[in-house]
Amino acid sequence: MKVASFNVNSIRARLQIVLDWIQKETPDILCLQETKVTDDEFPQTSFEAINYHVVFRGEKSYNGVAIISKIPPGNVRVGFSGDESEGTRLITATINKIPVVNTYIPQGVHPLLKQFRYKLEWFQRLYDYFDKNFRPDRALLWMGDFNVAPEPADVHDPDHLLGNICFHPDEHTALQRFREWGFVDVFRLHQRESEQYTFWDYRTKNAIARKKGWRIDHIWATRALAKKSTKAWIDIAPRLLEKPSDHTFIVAEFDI
DNA sequence: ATGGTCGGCAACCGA
Repeated sequence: MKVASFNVNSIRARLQIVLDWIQKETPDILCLQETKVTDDEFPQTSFEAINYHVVFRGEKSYNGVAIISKIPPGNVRVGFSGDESEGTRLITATINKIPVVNTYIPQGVHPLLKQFRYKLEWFQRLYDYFDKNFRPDRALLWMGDFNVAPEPADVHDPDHLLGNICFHPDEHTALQRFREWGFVDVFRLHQRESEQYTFWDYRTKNAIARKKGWRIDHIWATRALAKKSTKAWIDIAPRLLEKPSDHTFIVAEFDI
């Protein structure tokens, strides 16, 4: 089983990139974030035309998540349990009997702003969602744009960036709780090198060449599932260079 | 709480 995640930053702007990537890599599951379209505008038929299923929840201009899969997804849930208000940031579906949670975590803007509190509260709500609805001793996949680089190796200048948004001790504490609950960072399980990034800020010139990146897109799995993972990698697809993109695909394979 | 650039859309936005 091959799974992947990509912050698409507008599904309309990058539909062909995604379709080409799917046809090249044939993932079983692909999670997208920042689709930036309402549900009536989502290009569902484009995915069906290449024999994939897709479930999604979006809104105008901002946010939006989708899960694309070879097998029809079951038990689709949008938002936190009993509350669809965060549905454009959280979608859950069961595929191959494995619950897949796709999140677009609030970015937080700056640690001194109220949006940062909102981000930390969002992590708390997500923790409660996992704790209430899933079990750490069963297979569970959590993928998406977490908007947090977990470790010093995940940013280009950890000493300088510590305390910045997406690399803040409060965010690291939040992520640590998910590890204690039972999640494993599947990419880190297989790749120990630093400078393995999934995001580069558009506003930093020549960011990719200068290695000014962040590893903020993730594939995490419960221990039982992570044990079955065989490899993980970041795919800077050639097309991303033709059509600039601030995020890349992150991919993992499982012996299932 | 820099400034830089995108995507979307007409917000001195959000990332």
